[in-house]
Amino acid sequence: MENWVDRFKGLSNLPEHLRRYLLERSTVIKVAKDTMIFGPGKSPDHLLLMLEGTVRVQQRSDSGREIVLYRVTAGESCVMTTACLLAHEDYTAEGIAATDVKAAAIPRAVFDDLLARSPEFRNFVFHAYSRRMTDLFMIIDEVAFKRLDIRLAQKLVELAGDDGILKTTHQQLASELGSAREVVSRQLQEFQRRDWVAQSRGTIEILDPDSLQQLASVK
Amino acid sequence: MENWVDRFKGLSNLPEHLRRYLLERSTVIKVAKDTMIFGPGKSPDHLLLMLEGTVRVQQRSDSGREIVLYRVTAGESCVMTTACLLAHEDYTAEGIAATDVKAAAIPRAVFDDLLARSPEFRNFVFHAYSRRMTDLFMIIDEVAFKRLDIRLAQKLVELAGDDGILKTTHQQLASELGSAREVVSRQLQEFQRRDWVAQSRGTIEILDPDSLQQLASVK
DNA sequence: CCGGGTTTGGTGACTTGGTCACTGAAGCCT
DNA sequence: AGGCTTCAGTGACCAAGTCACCAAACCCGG
Repeated sequence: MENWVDRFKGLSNLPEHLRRYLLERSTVIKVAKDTMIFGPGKSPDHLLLMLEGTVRVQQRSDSGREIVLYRVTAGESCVMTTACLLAHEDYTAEGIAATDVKAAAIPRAVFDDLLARSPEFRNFVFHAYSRRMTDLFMIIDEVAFKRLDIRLAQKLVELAGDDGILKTTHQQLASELGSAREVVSRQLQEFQRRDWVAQSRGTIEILDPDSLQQLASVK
Repeated sequence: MENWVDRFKGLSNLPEHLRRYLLERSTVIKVAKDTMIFGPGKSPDHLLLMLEGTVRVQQRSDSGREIVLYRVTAGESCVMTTACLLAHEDYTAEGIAATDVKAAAIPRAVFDDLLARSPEFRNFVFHAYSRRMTDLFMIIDEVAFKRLDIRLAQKLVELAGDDGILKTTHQQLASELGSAREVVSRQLQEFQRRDWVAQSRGTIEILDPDSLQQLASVK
């Protein structure tokens, strides 16, 4: 097992003996794409530190609609789940592997132990919390106050590969934004009419990233 | 100074010496109604444990609109601020005393020290986090997916005193919900037309709590 | 390679919610 | 009593979500 601890900025200044402890007491797990990692009725008793891949954390509403809250990528931790799950059962967020995932799983007891023993680890944990909180505040701000065309432009820019191509359906984009498929379709047609994007079934190609970027950065 | 530690459920099982430590190293502060306790550019370096009163935590958008995220009441802690402020400066939530407030202020160093020394304290902190996270998830769900008439009915029931009377303006209600004043006004008129509420300048009286409650509990 | 089923996207009519500009009424202060 | 400020009401309009339905693109077994 290689030494993955160094991949985490916040953990690299842990004292040597704790880094060894962390390595010894954790296991590296692999999870296939689209697996639900945690969710209502499925509470993890491990803290996950992501080594490869991405976990998508989303909220599913009673009405069947969804919204993506944030993504946990390589080098980050699923630290929020530790708090969420220890207390309230009635929460509705779920974490799904957006790609194949490799992660280090730290048992709850080791997590607690490290919190006690290392100020550096505490700092790491609270920074991770902070990061997620900020994400949630931003989501609330956007959902409550921002125009959909702007949010859609942001998402397109954010999700597009370097080639400017997205492999995604309108329905998936709607779920990202917490909106409805029809609304996204109509908005994409408008972008298409302006020659900002080209569409075909299941793919969107960005033709004019500058215009999209400009719309995306409207406050 | 009286022993306020026992008022916090999660702290009551702290070992005696740590409870004394907590009491000795914290100061009880008083804050007048409408004071901003934390916010953009005003990061507290203390953890606040609320003894009396309520703090309203809200998000202000660039566009001038607002939404209330949650309230911290007596017996609870402002623990989220500890994480929020340690890392990202660019967050936009602010905490305002909704009433006159009395609180115990714990310096960051003592907070960190207690985290290291007490599993009970760690538990207290993470439960508090969990509580807030759940609140934020609920806000997102409601803003993104719930009808405004339902959310307004919920707020009216929630904010009304035992006498069924609210002293609040339409603008304040709109800020609670992250909506616009005109929209709230129209909805309240509809409630009034159905004889569910009576209004006069600055006050709303609930006439038919059952009907409101029923609407509020629609999923 | 054909044909039926499934997935994805398009459309129109309608409802709900937000915006803008403006009006008037209620309280407040000398 | 008169003037100012805050609060609420209104209509026109736009943006977004909902509903019902259709059509094209893809998939897959035969």
